[in-house]
Amino acid sequence: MRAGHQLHLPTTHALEQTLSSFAPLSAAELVVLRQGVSAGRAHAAGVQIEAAPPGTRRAVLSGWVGRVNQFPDGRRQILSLCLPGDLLDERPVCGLHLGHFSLTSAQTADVTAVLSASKREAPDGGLAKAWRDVEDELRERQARQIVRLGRLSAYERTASLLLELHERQRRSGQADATSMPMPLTQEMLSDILALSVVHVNRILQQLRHDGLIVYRASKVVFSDLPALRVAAALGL
Amino acid sequence: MRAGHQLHLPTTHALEQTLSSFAPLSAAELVVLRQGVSAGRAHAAGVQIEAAPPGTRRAVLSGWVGRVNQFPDGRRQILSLCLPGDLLDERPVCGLHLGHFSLTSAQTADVTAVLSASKREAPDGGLAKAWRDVEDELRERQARQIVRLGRLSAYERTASLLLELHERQRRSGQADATSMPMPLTQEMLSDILALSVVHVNRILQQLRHDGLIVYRASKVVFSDLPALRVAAALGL
DNA sequence: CGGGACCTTGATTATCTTCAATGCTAGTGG
DNA sequence: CCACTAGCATTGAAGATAATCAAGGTCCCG
Repeated sequence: MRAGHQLHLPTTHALEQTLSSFAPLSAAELVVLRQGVSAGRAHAAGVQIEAAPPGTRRAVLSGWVGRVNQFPDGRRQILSLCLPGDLLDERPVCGLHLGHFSLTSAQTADVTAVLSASKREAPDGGLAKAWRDVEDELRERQARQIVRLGRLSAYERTASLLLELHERQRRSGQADATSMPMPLTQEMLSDILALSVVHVNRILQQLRHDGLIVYRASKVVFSDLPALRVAAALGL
Repeated sequence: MRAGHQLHLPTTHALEQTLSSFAPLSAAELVVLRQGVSAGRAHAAGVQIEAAPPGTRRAVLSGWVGRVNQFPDGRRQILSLCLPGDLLDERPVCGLHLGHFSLTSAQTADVTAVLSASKREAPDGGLAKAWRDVEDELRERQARQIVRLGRLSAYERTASLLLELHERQRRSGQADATSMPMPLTQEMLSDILALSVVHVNRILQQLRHDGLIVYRASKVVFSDLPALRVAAALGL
């Protein structure tokens, strides 16, 4: 499917799932949500997602999207991951070349209308609360990422990221209690964790060897979740 | 002065300076600001600033405050610095033991009232815009910090932090074009930059030796600002 | 003049990166 | 069905970067 291809029937399922995990949505709100999510777009994997006009807000409907900083000399840092239900933060940051990239094939949609409508018409409703919580989670994740990169060892960093991804995928109904899909390549992981690809590979081996995870075929099985939590150093 | 000592005449000068650097404030707005900033508190250096009740917003009037994550095993990360004019972000982050510490002697004040009043009564006024810009800067700095810790070398990290601090102190009128106060100890710097104290010391020596800065007596003089900007890798 | 906080230094070790190959696997076209 | 390819994963060796350990040194303040 071509990048940026217009979708006439955007899949809002994962989005609904995530939002309602924060606050229960009424049937009326679900209708509002489905109707308000317009102009869904499909993006092939590994493609830049061009910026939307300022003032518009977009959400990820399916697939994984990365907020990426690219250096002129080739270095690269993924600042955050956007999973289904997350809002993209497209505001520029002075001094950084930021952009959004689809890490898997993905769908995004303009949610400007639903967002402002739910804020205006029912500021205390479940939908409005859910959006606020989504933003709040974003802020929290950013804080955790600073600590992760700053003070955790490669091993701890990797463990804590895996736990965060599990948590988030559980929320959106993609993961069960002890396993989750893992669509990221080791290179993508290295760009998130700020490690070299080679080192990521070795850390993953170590996690496997220590009996904490099984990592095969784009899937992670958590063999010893309590031990992994200890290894992560961050409570999460 | 005792930590938490009540101030009856909070010094709003630096706060005004910072806010008006974002948007010009009318005389009326200045009055609102000065009257609305109530219950200023003085904190001795190196003291924890107890959390305010949820829902209240506080700003730094003078001095430097750090948002600190403390690990059980002694590791520590300063997530962000709050300089005069900055708002404290006291919302908890799941998995992190966060707190605010005065890095120098400092004054903080409850600005809940002014903040909500300026939002409610004059959402398009200079004061409201200034507060929004303050929040926006906060978000931008957090993004830059992730890239800094993730992909910059110790040398680049240090250079870029110094530049950011210069920029910010210029804004609040504390620094001139080529120098600034530098109240942080090397240990505090190490907690921000996620380096060991010893290494911070060596990097600073290197920056001095390379003729980029002069660092003495709690003051940094920028001898070659263009070269420092190159060394910082981040444009800022 | 003593003490404490901060800065500086050298030596050693740990962590992580880089470089350069090699292996694996899924998809493609003959 | 079988090469062939391309992207991804893995391995070993060597080197860079930063941490740790253990002393001193400096400066300020009482």
